[in-house]
Amino acid sequence: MRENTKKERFLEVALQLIHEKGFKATTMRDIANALNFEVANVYNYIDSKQSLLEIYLFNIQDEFHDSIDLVVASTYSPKEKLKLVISSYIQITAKRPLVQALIANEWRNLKEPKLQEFIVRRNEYENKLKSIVREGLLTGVFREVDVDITTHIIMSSLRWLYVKYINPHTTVNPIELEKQMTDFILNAIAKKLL
Amino acid sequence: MRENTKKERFLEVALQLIHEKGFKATTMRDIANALNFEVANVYNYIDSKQSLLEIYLFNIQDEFHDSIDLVVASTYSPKEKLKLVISSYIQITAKRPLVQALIANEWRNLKEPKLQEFIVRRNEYENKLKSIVREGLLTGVFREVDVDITTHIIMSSLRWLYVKYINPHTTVNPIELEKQMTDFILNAIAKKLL
DNA sequence: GTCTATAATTCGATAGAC
DNA sequence: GTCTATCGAATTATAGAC
Repeated sequence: MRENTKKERFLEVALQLIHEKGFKATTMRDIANALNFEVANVYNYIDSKQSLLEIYLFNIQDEFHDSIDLVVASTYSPKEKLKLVISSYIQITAKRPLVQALIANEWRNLKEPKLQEFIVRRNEYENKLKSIVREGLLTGVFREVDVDITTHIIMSSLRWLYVKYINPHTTVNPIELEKQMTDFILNAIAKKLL
Repeated sequence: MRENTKKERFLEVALQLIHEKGFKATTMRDIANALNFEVANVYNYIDSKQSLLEIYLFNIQDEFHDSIDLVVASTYSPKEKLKLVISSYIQITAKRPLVQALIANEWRNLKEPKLQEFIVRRNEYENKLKSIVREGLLTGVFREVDVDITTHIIMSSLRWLYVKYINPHTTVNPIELEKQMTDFILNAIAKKLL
């Protein structure tokens, strides 16, 4: 069990550095130094600096898609679907906050054709979320909001959650975070039941 | 009237490039090319590449602070204050979406001590917003939300608005955007009046 | 303000021995 | 898998003529 642990350690150290200094500002020498070996050895683990970024970004993107696909394909109500998406988004963020930071901050450093691929996939995710919001509108459980703007706001709120998991000054209660997040968004768009 | 137009043009062209390619990836040669002159001439307009980034970021940060300071110091109710902050934030974003993109994506490229200065100022802004949320809690007009998390969500929602103004595929109605944004946030945290 | 020329440094990546 | 050595390219910034 747990093969490749040396490569995994390599990837974790590199990830931490890239998060701290930025992708462009992090040199192969920086990574080698942090691992106590010479620059040339970096290429025992990866083909190029670009491939490093691609590994992080596309892996987590796949994870996000897998989770929202399950929700969309379910028979839950729009409100429940939205809750589930928020919940799974937070769980992935909690598990990989540093990669989530890369998604937010470093995706521009991808090069074509990977850059285009990333953008397309990201738009697909947003469209899936939009379909849930739209469904909530059609069934009358959501207020009459603008689908594009509202989805954009929800995505923006979620995207920055990783900060709460990284910041050493704040201790996060994941349960409470999910509650606050869910309450915020559902109060924002769901009709009140009275 | 309108002096320094040549320097202003320089700053606008550089800003567009930095937005498209990222700060690190944009070279002085790129900027010179876009302006149809040689690299050395870039230094007629600015002292260094670092100073370029500082100009954009600190100018708009000042603008944000000036606007929220006026709101906080007013005698408006917490709910009205929050509306005013959202409104002024959107107005600044509408006026300078590309700089706002830099605030979101490129601030890490500042170097010390400017980096620290930027972070401190940014935290100050968030604290001012927090004080409004807290005031709304104390006076009982807001739901019993967690101040830190809620403020963070509001900040996150606002921070990504610039995308709506940059994206060539979407046409923004600023009035409608402000309405959707205000409705979203106030529904999310304000108690219902019935 | 514009140019040519170049200094000084840094970086990604490879070759080849052990 | 680790090292030394090095290549080739790119980059910021300056010097100095026009």
